[in-house]
Amino acid sequence: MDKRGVARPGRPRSERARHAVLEATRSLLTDKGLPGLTVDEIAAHAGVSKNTIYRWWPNKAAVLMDAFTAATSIKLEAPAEGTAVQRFRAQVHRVARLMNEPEARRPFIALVAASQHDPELAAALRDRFVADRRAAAVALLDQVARENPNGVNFKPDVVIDLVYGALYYRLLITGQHLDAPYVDCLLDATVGPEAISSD
Amino acid sequence: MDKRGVARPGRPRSERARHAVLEATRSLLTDKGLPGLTVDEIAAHAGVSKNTIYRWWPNKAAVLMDAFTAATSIKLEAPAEGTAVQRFRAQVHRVARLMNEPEARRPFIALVAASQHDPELAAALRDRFVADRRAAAVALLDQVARENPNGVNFKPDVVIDLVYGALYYRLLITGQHLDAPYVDCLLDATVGPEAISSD
Amino acid sequence: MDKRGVARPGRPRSERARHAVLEATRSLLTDKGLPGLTVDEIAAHAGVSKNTIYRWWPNKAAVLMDAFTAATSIKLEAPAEGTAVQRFRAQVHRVARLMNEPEARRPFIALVAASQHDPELAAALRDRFVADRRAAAVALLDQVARENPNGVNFKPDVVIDLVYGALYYRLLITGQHLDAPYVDCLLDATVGPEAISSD
Amino acid sequence: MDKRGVARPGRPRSERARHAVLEATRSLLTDKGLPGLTVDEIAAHAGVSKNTIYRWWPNKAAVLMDAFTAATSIKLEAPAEGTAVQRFRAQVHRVARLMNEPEARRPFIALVAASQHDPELAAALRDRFVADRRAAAVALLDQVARENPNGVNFKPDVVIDLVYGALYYRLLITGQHLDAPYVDCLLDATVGPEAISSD
DNA sequence: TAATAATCGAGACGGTACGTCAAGTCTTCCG
DNA sequence: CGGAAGACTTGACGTACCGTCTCGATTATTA
Repeated sequence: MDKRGVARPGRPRSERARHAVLEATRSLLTDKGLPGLTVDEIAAHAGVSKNTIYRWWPNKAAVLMDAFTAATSIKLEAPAEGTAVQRFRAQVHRVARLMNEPEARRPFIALVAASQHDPELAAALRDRFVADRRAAAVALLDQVARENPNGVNFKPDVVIDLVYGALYYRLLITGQHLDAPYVDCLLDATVGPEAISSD
Repeated sequence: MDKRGVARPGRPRSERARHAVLEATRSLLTDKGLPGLTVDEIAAHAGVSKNTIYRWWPNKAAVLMDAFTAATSIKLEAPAEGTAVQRFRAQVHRVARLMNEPEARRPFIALVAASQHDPELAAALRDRFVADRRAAAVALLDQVARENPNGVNFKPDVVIDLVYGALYYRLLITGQHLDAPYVDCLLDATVGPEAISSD
Repeated sequence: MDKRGVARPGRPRSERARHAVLEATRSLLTDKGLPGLTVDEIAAHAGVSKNTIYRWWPNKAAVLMDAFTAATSIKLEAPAEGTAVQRFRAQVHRVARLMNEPEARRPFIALVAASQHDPELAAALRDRFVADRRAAAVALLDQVARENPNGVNFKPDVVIDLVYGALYYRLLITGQHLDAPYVDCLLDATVGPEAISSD
Repeated sequence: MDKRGVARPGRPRSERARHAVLEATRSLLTDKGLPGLTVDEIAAHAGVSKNTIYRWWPNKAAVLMDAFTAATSIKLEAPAEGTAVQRFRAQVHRVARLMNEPEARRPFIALVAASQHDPELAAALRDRFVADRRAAAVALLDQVARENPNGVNFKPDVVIDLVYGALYYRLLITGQHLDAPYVDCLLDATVGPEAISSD
């Protein structure tokens, strides 16, 4: 299953190089944005050869993808406390807060932009970033429905589209800030105003 | 007020060239998508020199912007009949239907992508495409509030973010189709299930 | 013979425009050299439309040609005093002195350069600048031969090629200055050291 | 001292590419002349990317320079037999004969033309083509003076200017052919009629 | 202790598009 | 009709970035 399970001959992959590439990508993206993010510069900045980059990633977008997920995966663990609704709200708040940090917002925006003309990247973005959170959210909202004896007046999938849609709308179209009160408004309008806005 | 009001000296701008460029842009975009849309090819396809393109548009994205707005402005006139809610719903349906046509969907997606690293283009996209519809929607939803004696339980701006956000979410993130029943779901979940889904 | 002999209908050619073009050409050439000499700039600098330039000159080189001859024709009248040898020497000195003035040297060099890939210009340069002086020189050197009872040990054509060749050699290849003592050396080595170097 | 002495890191320069560029340049120049010599066509003709050309040469003229010297350096070795005067005459004849071959004449003329508005190229032309022959010629003519007990009536530098000047005069101004009898006339008129015209 | 094998940095390469520039032509209106 | 203004086609320019390639040098496993 794991390539490294069996010891292979030859020089092993340099972990230093892998890390330096992702770090350089993140740093360059934060500094110059997507148009100033060239593979040559990533390589130079990371003290790595371009060859090494293309040996491990199929193209620039894949590097960007890895750099993004490496940086964000830690920060988006599912919230563990409270009612199902509270945990859903907390999850949305976490995503919003993450997207306010330039270090995550910039690469995410860049990824969405790049994925518009790169189906593989689009799939990767969905599978590795969107899907997890969506699955968790669906589970939470289903639980809400189960817990509520006389049912709820929302469909989980629709609610998720609405709430995250609004978030991404601000991110991609209007470029506005995602502050907590605004996120609460969105949640109040969709899952009801009962919960506490705290994380 | 109007530039053409005063006769300016010199040869006038060729309307043929302007139109051919926009038409070629639209056609090439539909055929090959954004990555296959080069200025050289637009020029060749339009029977126009590259020079002429750069004389009137600062870059490729600006051409695309014009091509898009020229093609869509006609199709998105505000609906005139029905109650305020019905008209709002009709408007959303129109946008959704427009975004299902590849001829509009493709350039729009390309524009959103390009605007992520082009502030001027982003501003233009907001001003020339988003703003109009948003203003109209706000007006309609305000009217709904006024017409309803005991108030409504939604804020216009939030509703608009939610509904259009969900639309763009599907467009940009999941790539899913925007069918009428889905749009109705979104509207039912935000402005209430009272209205007829027809245009 | 002369176009202006018969009165033609319509507005007559603007002498102001013609003069301004030649003047602008000369001035721009002196300031920026040949690469910085564009028709657009000549037109702008002369307050004349490009159209007007192309109405009266077939191409840029022709304008340059006119600008050059207009500026130099006056300064190269054949010398009238002294023996034939003295007058030949004086003529050579005059050409050398002219070619030391940047205002004549620069356009001349530019013309020779341009004429290397423009046969018409090359012909014009020969006919309108070189030929006159050459004919005069041949006449003078023939006269020297006639005046000298026991003949001379040079062929006029060869001498002219040698002397003017050396001048142009410095002009075009080494870029050196053409001072009077040097010119005297050339003349001494070809037509003998008898004459006075003064003009 | 030699760049190739120390092995430098990275992929070594492709000798194939270098050679193909020079060959294509020479061939295109012979076919179409200087105005028809574009970098794009050189690249296409040589099966090389434009990028590679600009990596190694600052501009088109520099390529031409290399193509010219590569093609001519072999043909202009200093003559080894005969008296100093004979060897000088032989050298001049060789240059004249070379300049009669279109393959050398054309690029040389083009280079002189281009060097008129490109000081670096002018310097290169002097250093890499003119200087060698001039130094050799000065040495030979000095030797003539030393060998001749009662001195000679010419200054080496002046003689070289005269003879080569006349050659280039025909090349650049009158465009005439450089046949051997003519060259002998020039030599007879400057270093005396004693020698054999053979190479 | 080699031989083998895959990695690494460096950097040249072919390809493709970019945005710019100048030449020379064409089209409008004004004197 | 001549002239100013300026838009137009053509075609080359030089630059930038992508993703591939070829070196010599390095670092592991295998014989």
